[in-house]
Parts: sequence; structure tokens; C-alpha cells
Amino acid sequence: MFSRQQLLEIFERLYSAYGPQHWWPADSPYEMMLGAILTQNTAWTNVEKALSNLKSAGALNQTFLLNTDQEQLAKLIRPSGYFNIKAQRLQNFANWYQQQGRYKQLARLDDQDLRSRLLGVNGIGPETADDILLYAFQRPVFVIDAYTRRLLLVFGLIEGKEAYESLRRGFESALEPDVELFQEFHALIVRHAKQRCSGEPECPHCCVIAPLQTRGTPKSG
DNA sequence: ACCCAGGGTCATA
DNA sequence: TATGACCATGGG
Repeated sequence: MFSRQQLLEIFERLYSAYGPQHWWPADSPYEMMLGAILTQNTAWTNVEKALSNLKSAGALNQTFLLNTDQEQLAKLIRPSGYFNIKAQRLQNFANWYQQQGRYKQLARLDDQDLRSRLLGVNGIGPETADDILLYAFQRPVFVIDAYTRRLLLVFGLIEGKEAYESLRRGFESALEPDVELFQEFHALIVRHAKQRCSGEPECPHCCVIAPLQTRGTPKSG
């Protein structure tokens, strides 16, 4: 699949091109977790509007999510798209979060336990769960998204049809479990995806996707 | 007028 | 297990 050396070369290029990203953009772990649900298959600019609406309405908290009706919540998050489904998902999350004893109790759980409990919430799939684990709970879990796949595909390191878990384990077994590295790596991949080729020499986008110096692991993994 | 975006669920074979 | 339909706004 890919080696530690290859991944580190990609990371170095991304870091050189774009610098530290300091993800996730949120004022609190709670806001981060809601944002992770709202950004599902949705441009972040739209999520910002939804989060802004929630803040203005004083709705960015457990009390509101647990007590308001779904239609009112959907109205506030309308700009993020899929608003009916996402309103339901936010409330599914809020109910679960309350049952689990909120952040303090969840933070006591080990990575795998916390992950499987997150996946038990209807509306939280593998990527959203891993976003939350990595950025809200500081766990060394590597997030795989569509951008990650595309980038690996550009370098010819994957076929493209690999399962989510397969790619996640690929990263996590090739790299040491370093939370800050994982946080920056995923953030940089997203940052790179938004970068259009400027056409200029030394274009950041093109510098990143140039062929790797390190050679591929022959066959097998 | 298209196309896609920091996915996930559900029904079907 | 593996496809396909569906969800929906906003920016290019």
C-alpha cells in the first residue's frame, strides 16, 4: 500500500507548501463535534453559516438540542444542507452524549471503546467518528476522507476501491501514533484539496503532487 | 445550466 | 458485500 517514508514525504511537502493549519476550526470540543456532523458531504462555508445561526440563537448547547423540536433546529441549520436529516442527527448525538455522561465520562474511555460507541449513534459513520476522536478527544486516529483517497490515488499508492478501515489501518500502522501529526496531516490534505493550480512556477499545488522520490513498496501491502 | 462539496443510512440483490 | 437512491444548500 504505502510506506512510512512515502507518507512522511507527502506530509513534508504539504507542510512546506501550506504551513501549520491548527485544526479543527471550532471554539470548543462541543462545537467541533456538531461541526463534524454538519459538514458531512457539505462545503465548510455552508457549515459556518449554520454554526453562526446556532450561536446567534443560543442553540449551540445541550439544553437547546435536547429540548427544541426538530423543525426549529432544521430551520437554524438550513444553510448546511440536508437540514432535516442533520437536525435528527444532531439530536441523536445530543441524546447519546447526555446518556454517556458528556465529555468528562467519554474522555475516560479507551480509543476503541469510544470509537465503537460513537459509531453506535445513527448519523455518525467512520469518518465523522474519527474526526471527533482526533480533534475533540485528541486520540491518535487517522481520518480518511475523499481527499485522502484522491491524493493517494494521484501518487499511485492505492487502487481507489480500498475500504475505509483498510486505509485507516494503513496510515496507523505506518506512522507512530502522534496526535499532532495526524491532526496536521488531515488538515493539510483538506487544505491542499482547496488549492487550485496557480499556473505559476513553484505553484504549491503542483509542488505537492509531483512524483515522489521514495519508491513504492513492491506489491503486497 | 450544470457540478460538487471535509458522508451516512437504508433498501435491495 | 456491494451497489443505488436519497438527503439539499450554496458557490464555482
